[in-house]
Amino acid sequence: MERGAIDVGSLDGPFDLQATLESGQSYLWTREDERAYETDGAHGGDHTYHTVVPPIDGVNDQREVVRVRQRGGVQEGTLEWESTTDATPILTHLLRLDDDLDAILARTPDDPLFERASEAYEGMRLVRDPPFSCLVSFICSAQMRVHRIHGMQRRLEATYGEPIDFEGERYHAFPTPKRLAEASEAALRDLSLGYRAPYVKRTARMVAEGETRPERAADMAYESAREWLTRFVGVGQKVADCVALFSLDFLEAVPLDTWIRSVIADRYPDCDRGGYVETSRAIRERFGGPIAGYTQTYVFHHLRSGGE
DNA sequence: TATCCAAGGTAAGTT
DNA sequence: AACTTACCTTGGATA
Repeated sequence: MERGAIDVGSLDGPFDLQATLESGQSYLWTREDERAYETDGAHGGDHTYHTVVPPIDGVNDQREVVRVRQRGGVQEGTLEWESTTDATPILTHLLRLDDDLDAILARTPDDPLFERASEAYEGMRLVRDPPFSCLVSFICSAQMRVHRIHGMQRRLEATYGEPIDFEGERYHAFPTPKRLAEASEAALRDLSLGYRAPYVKRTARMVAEGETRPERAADMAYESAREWLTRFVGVGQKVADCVALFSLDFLEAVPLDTWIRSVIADRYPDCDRGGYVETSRAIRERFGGPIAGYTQTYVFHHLRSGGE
C-alpha cells in the first residue's frame, strides 16, 4: 500500500473533488459513505471516493485501486490518497489536475448565468475518464436519471468486473469489453439496463473483436471525431460529445442534452439552428470556443442542481 | 395505495 | 435528409 498527498495550492487554479466527481460527468467513482450520489449540487465535502483504474498509456501499466479525499478547502487544501501504486500521476490524469483552471475560466463567456455557475462550484474540473468505461457509461445514460446511471455502472462492475483486494476490502474493476460482449442481453437487462442492454453488448463486441476502439477518435479533428464515434451502437451525437469531452480531451465539445437545449431555447435562442451540428457550432462559439465544454459543464451542473 | 409520467437519447421505419 | 415512434425501468408526482 502506498499513500500520499497532493497540495492543491500547487495546482494552476482551485480544485473541488466533490464538485468534480458528483457533477454528472463521471460514473466511474464510488463515494464510500453513500450508496449513490445525491448530486443535488453538493460541493466542498470531505468524502472519500474510490475507483479502479485500467492501464492507461503513459500513466500506469496495470489495474490499480485508488482511494482519495480532499481536506482543507479548494484553494489551499490537500488531496490525500491511498493506492496500490503511486497515485499522483493517475489522479493528475483522471481529474485533469494538469489543466490551468484559472486560464480556462478566463476564456469563458462574460454572461450572468455562467458567472453564477462558476461561483457556486469553484474548483470543479472536467474529468478524463478511461475511454471504454466512459463510452459504456454514457450509452447507459440515455433517458436515465443521474443516480440510476451510477447504479448501473456499479452493478456492471460487481457482476462482470475483475475483483481486486486492497487493504482488506474487495474492489471491482470496470468490466472488460470481452466480458460485456460475452454477457447475455437478458443478464444485462437484469441489471436494469433496459433497452440499452443490446447497445452495450454490441458496442463491447466491436471493441473486444478488435474491430475498433473509441481511443481512435482522439487524433481526429473534433467534428470528425464526434461523427466517427457514432459508429458504436447506442451512440448518437450527444453521447459521442460526452465521450469526446469527458474522455478524449476535446474541451470544445458541448453535449446537447435536454438541459442545455432548454437553456439554448430560453437564453440563447439565436443559437438554435434546428439540427445538432449547426446548433452545436453556434453554442460552442457562444460558450468560449476551445474551452466551451468547461462552460457547458458548469452551466449543466448549476441548472441541474436547481440554480437558474 | 394506485396510476402516470418523464428521465443527460438512439435506432429503425416513413415521408 | 428531415420527421415519427418505440423502447426498459423506476422514483417521484398526482389522484
